[in-house]
Amino acid sequence: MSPMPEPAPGSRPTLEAVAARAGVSRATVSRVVNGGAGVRQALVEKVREAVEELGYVPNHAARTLVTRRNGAVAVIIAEPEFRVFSDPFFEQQVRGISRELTAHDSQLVLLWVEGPGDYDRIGRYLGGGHVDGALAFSVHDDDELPSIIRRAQVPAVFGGRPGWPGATAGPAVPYVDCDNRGGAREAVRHLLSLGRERVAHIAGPRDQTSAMDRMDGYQDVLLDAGPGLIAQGDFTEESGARAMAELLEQRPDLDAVFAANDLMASGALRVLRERGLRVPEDVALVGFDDMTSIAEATDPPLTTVRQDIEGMGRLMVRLLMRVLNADEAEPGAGSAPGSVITPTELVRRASA
Amino acid sequence: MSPMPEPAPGSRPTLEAVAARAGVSRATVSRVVNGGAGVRQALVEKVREAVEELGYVPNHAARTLVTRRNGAVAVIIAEPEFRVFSDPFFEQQVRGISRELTAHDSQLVLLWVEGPGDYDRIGRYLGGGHVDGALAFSVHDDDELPSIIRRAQVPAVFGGRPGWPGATAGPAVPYVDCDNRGGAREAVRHLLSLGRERVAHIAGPRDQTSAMDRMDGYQDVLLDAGPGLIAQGDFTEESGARAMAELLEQRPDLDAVFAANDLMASGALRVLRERGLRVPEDVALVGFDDMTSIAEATDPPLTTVRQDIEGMGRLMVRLLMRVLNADEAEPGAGSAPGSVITPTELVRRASA
DNA sequence: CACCCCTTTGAGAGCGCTCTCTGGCCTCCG
DNA sequence: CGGAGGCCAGAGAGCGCTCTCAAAGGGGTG
Repeated sequence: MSPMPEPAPGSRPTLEAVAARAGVSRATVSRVVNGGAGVRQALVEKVREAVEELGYVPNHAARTLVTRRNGAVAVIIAEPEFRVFSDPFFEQQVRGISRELTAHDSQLVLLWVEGPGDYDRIGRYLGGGHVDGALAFSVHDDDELPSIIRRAQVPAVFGGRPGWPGATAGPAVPYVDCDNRGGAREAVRHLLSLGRERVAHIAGPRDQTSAMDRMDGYQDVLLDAGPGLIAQGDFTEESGARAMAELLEQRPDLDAVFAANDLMASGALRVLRERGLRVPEDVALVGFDDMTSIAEATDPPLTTVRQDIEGMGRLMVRLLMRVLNADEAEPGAGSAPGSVITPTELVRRASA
Repeated sequence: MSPMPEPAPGSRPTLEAVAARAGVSRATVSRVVNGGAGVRQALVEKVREAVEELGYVPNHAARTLVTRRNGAVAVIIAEPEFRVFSDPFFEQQVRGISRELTAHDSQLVLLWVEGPGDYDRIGRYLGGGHVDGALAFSVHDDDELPSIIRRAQVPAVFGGRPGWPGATAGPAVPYVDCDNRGGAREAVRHLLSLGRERVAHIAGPRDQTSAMDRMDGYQDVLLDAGPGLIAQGDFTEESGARAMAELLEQRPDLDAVFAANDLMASGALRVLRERGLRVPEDVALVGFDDMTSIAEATDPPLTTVRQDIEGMGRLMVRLLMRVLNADEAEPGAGSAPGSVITPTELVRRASA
């Protein structure tokens, strides 16, 4: 702890007070506080001293009023279900965002959407100029969020490729996503390289682009996978188990499975063992996400496709900051930075 | 969606613009925007119309500058581990906070502490007058947070009873907690009412007041529980299993267990079944928290002590708002509202 | 009918900061 | 030695809002 000076009883010291104490003008203090460019060294020190002695902290509201910069970014949680926030995926992403925001001296304002009727409030808040920008997670196709954000005219970045129908209307919102398709391709190729010939796929929900991209990657490699090799899941453990049972019924001869996430892979693993099938000897299994709490806990540990979730969160912030700076340089039609696709990496463990 | 009026290209309309449009003074518009007390009905309507037409939204910074109210509250997450945020307990509490904050027209600023060195930043932020108050979670005894908060002179409310050593120094920070001790008593009494005679306890970490309070409750009822009936856990599933094994070794004759949380109860349950002991026939089991995702998923479903977690989150906000209003009425030494203890409720399922 | 009081509105002074513009001083060059 | 130019500091005008205070108008009462 730095020895914080005794805070003035009552009100906080202002620029004016610091100026008086240092025997300079308000403008000079302001310059020093904001970096001190163009001020003689002697004065800089004198002002710094006065700041220290008085325990001066700039008034944020006053500063915002004139600079039109809030130093705050909204993070919108649009998922109504409880589960979402306790999703480790989410946690890591928000953590990355928090860290990067701190590095940019910005605050994280959490906007939790309480059902569809709440979008009005969110829109009003975003439009009200309380935050410099917004970060949102594109989860489902039919999300109203993108249009709300566009209407509020607030710079935004999405986590995950948005897939809403009217995506082409208006300026596209940049997003950060991992290379779902490429990662899936790598997973499937890995299975093929192991000599597997009948590789099945447990797909994620149809209204999430990440799930669809992973399926596309699977199909990129297996142009004609043959019938009965794709089963539908919804990213839950239970659905993975169900899908696995289904696949086994349709194609008892399958020798490999690529599940669209680790949770479904773990469900599939359970069913495989119940049926007496050995992993990876009889059936090789690959997941996606590398949620270590899952992938390392299974028996055998899961081979999976890793994505740098926290890094994606940080990237979202950097992208937003770039939009913000571009806007500042040339308001309105600026060269909007494009989206970012982060690489994935196959993590080989024991299941394939 | 309300048909949001076409936002003015470029800058946002100001009070001045609305005033001009409605043919009144700035002061009148301000009054209408803030409730409209003391303004003729005809004028109120005229102003409302102008606001609507122009799509006017008050500038938050300007308002804050004069009212000294930010309309924002910091929520401090001081837990360094990843796990914490994905803890369903946490999620529910934050959700409650978010909801209640919305009802009070306040925003949630998330402050995630990044290790001990980060307390400086937090302190500076809190002291900088960016938020009206702070909410924090008192997790461990040795937390620096309380002193940081006190130094920053920002009104705060804790979630969970703080247990730091110097709690008595300075004005106490109000907190919201559930009746851990009473709930524990009820759990143990229930076990006794079932005719159980050797009731063991799996305790939580020693540096968390909630865990200690639950143990105290256990001991309130079982004044002399006898040796070997208390085992130490750390709130994780794994530790519950370990503690159960230990208890079984020391007291093979035990016929009931009260675990300090559901997660440990579920670990204990696993061990009991592995040893071939039937629940509840041979050993009755009661947990704490009523995390339904755990308590309802076990076999048999867990009898446990419920606490209204979301409600506690909401209560934290209400308490803070009361402090804020008291401060406003009479700054400085105000009648600080006391802490709140919420009731618990025994939820009977099949395990006891 | 005069006076007083209450209600409603407007004028204007800030809140604390940034930023432009002006002016003084010094240095350097012709 | 005079003028041009550069560097630094200060003066002052807002940013958009709230809030006090004064003024105006209307009604009731002595």
